[in-house]
Amino acid sequence: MNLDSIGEWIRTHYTSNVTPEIDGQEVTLFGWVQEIRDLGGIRFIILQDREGTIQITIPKKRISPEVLGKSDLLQKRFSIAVKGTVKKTNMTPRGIEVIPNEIKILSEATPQLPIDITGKTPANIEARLDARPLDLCQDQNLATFKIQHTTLEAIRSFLFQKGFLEVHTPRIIASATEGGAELFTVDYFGQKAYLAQSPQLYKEELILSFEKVFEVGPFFRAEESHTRRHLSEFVSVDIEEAFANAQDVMQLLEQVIHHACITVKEKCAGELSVIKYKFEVPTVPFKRLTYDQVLDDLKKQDVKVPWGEDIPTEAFRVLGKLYPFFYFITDWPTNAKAFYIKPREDKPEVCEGFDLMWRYIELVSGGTRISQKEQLIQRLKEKGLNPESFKYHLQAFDYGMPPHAGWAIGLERLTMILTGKKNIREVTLYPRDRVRLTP
RNA sequence: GCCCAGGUAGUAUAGUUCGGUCUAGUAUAUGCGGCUGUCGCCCGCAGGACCCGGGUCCGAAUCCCGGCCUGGGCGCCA
Repeated sequence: MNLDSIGEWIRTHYTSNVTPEIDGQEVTLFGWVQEIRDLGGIRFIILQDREGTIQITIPKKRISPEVLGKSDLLQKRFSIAVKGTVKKTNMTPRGIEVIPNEIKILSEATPQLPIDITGKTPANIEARLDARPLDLCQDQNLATFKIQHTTLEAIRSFLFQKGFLEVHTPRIIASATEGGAELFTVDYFGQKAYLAQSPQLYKEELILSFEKVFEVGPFFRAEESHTRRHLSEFVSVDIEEAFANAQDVMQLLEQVIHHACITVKEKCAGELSVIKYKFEVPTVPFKRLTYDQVLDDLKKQDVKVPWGEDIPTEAFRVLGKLYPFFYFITDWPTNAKAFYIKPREDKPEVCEGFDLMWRYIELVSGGTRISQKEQLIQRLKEKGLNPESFKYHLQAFDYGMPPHAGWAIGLERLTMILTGKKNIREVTLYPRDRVRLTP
């Protein structure tokens, strides 16, 4: 087929900007053919762009042969340009349609698409991910990722306003920084290197100079997780703040979450209705439970967790039913948390680490950090880690490391909460998990 | 790593219990034809599938064994 050149055409409106108020105006629209309904004497073409859809109406006897001929060639997913006249009508859901004066075909598409993009025969997540570029054209997915975008925009602007600097730390690192999680190895010019599991150590070092920093970026876990809430590559929203403790950053965190919820609810009303999801903006402050209280609550539900142990998923599911919203868990046993979390001064077996939960999902993890070098070395040893391999990090503690605290939000998990999606891969453009490395 | 479930047209499914009109059904998508107000348009026609390998059997989509792949749960974590 001979494709048309875009020439001098410039988009005048997105589909969403075409309203009954501009009845009679000529508009230039760019987008894709979503659907064609040909009734014989009249043909309806649904044009989709990133903002929505609009109906292009072609009454065959009352339209130029050139336009009719062009419209004969159209198929689903062709990208097209339409110059046409806006017509007010009560025969379409949006109250307008566009009668084309000229149509350009800018690119073709394969006739048999790998998935149904109209939603009549919804494909499984696996088939959808295999055809992800096409899958993302579905309005539900557009809406989901616009919500994610808005969430991040809200968090960023909130943190900027609170005086945080956005930073970027290395993804390629020399040694296994935190212990615990398995890391991916990379060949770094013949030297063994790793993909970072978190920016933890770097952001702590950075508060020495910048005091309040945050970073949004991907991190990597080589765990063979096989659940709906784990990825091998996920986006973390990390903050670290100097001269602050867990209480301070918990307050900041609940404000951030609150602000994100409000913003999404206000700015994404349309997107939320596309995905048919409603949520209530949480009230602050969030409920704060201590680890001991949680164990008590679980005991009453006949779920026994020995003190000192991490809380298993099964127990979290029970807890999530008891507290079906956001809640903090504080005062964890020191040994259940990472080595850099500060033990309480009055009660060292308990630490100043916290988790922010949403139902059974661990959404955020954070705490007051250890700022004394000797104590940090002590904790490293207790965790079976070698202080020698942390010497570059430990040097920061020779240069006046102030008390500090921070946290890390799992962006995809937050998006799940704000969209009601039950599989983390739904809210990840190109998810990486135990079995998926493509596309 | 461990445990459970499952692989049927492009997509989504029925059929598998207890092997036999299954020549594998349906919807949607695709192609062709028809239709002037559709919006999950409608109507007609056509093409299109039993994950791979082995075994049992007169006969396997169906039963057995092995493999591959996928989904889900646990552990670990955000």
